[in-house]
Amino acid sequence: MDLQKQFGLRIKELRLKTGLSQEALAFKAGIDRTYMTGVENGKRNVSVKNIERIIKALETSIPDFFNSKLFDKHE
Amino acid sequence: MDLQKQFGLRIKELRLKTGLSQEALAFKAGIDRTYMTGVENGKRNVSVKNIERIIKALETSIPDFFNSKLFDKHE
DNA sequence: GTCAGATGTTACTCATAGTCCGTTGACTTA
DNA sequence: TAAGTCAACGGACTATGAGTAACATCTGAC
Repeated sequence: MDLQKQFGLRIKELRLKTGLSQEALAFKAGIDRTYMTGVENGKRNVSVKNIERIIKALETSIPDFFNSKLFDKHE
Repeated sequence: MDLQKQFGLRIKELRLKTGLSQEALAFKAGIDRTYMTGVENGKRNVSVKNIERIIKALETSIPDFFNSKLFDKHE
């Protein structure tokens, strides 16, 4: 699985943990709802600026966000 | 400092540790030489696909790459 | 059944990610 | 003297991400 998909899954995991809807998270991050759907499903090749916005909206740190088994090589 | 700049510094840090030149790392990652300069200097809004390529070229894992004080909030 | 909220998908424009050509300056070694 | 390597920069281009609208599809509640 590529990083793009792992990234989306990690967002979904943390979003569900907070009880936010995609729309609520998107609003908090200042991006479009349908764009967020694409990101979570690994269909968007997001850039660093939006990665930063999303992680901030999830109220976690960069190291913590990427410290997950989801980012292990063969998953 | 924003994520874009932190990201560039982290690349530079790991690249120098390996003794590679910017050009050698760019070639290994399959991206342009002049683009890599911009990335290291925090001037480029890199996308996940290229983030993945660069981190692979640095022969490290995603969690390890982002597990650095460079990514702490106020640095 | 229907309704509402949440999620997915397609398609589109426009801004920018990313490439390819070159140059320049700092530094090193001969 | 060069002659080499490396990092940074610029201009002109092409490929693609950002951002949105419209519509479809789920799901659970009632």
